[in-house]
Amino acid sequence: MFPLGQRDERHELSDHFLALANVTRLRILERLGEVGEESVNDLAVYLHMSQPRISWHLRMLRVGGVVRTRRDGRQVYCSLDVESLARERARLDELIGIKERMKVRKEVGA
Amino acid sequence: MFPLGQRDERHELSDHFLALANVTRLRILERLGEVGEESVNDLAVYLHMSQPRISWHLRMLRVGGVVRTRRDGRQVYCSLDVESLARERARLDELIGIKERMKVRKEVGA
DNA sequence: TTATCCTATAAAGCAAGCTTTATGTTTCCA
DNA sequence: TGGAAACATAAAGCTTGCTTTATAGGATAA
Repeated sequence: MFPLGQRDERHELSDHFLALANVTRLRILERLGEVGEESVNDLAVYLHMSQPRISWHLRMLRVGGVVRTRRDGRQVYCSLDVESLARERARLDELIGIKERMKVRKEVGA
Repeated sequence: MFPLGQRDERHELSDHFLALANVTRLRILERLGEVGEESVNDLAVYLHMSQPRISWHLRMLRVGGVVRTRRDGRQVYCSLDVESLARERARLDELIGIKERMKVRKEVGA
């Protein structure tokens, strides 16, 4: 009945933006933007928050395609998933971009 | 102690992304992208949802700086707030963009 | 293997988002 | 001026997000 995947597309997109919709998580992203990569515990220390709390937010960020993690020994290092961020951003553009395209068409005169 | 406004900056940013973090609201945005502008009731009819429900989501979208509304007679017409969308996007870039800048510096050889 | 460090997950409780039903407000028309 | 149309807001209830406390899993070192 529907072009397959539209429903899940929107769910993934909303999950992505939900990951960005929290001050604590934005602070994590800001930190990762500064240092590039940091372990879970160091993040917790830096933000003065409990480790389970940070882990919980990191899960939201991972599910939302904002952060990726890499294991090295006992530590888990986190960094921004830049490619995924760009991909989700493009998805939103495609979702709402039709009006923009019409604007451009008008300007171009097509 | 802190550069004034950092706290509220992040709150506004999280409110913005919260506005995008819902399937119903994404469907509203998709519709507005197609038709450019539409009244509240027409949106409700199109999405097969109650009017208060749509009004509630539109409030989230307005607060988040995603949609703006214009009154014409009894109808309220909604459209995408493209400028605000771009502004919030730039804010996120600034928040997490430092790593990117370092990347560029490396490439440039600075 | 045992002990320890680092991280993830579970359970319980509180806070916030979301939906429905009902009602208030504004604008237009008869 | 009364009434209907379009939209917003309020209250109640349900769902989901979030935090804390406790515990389990995985990797290293002794």
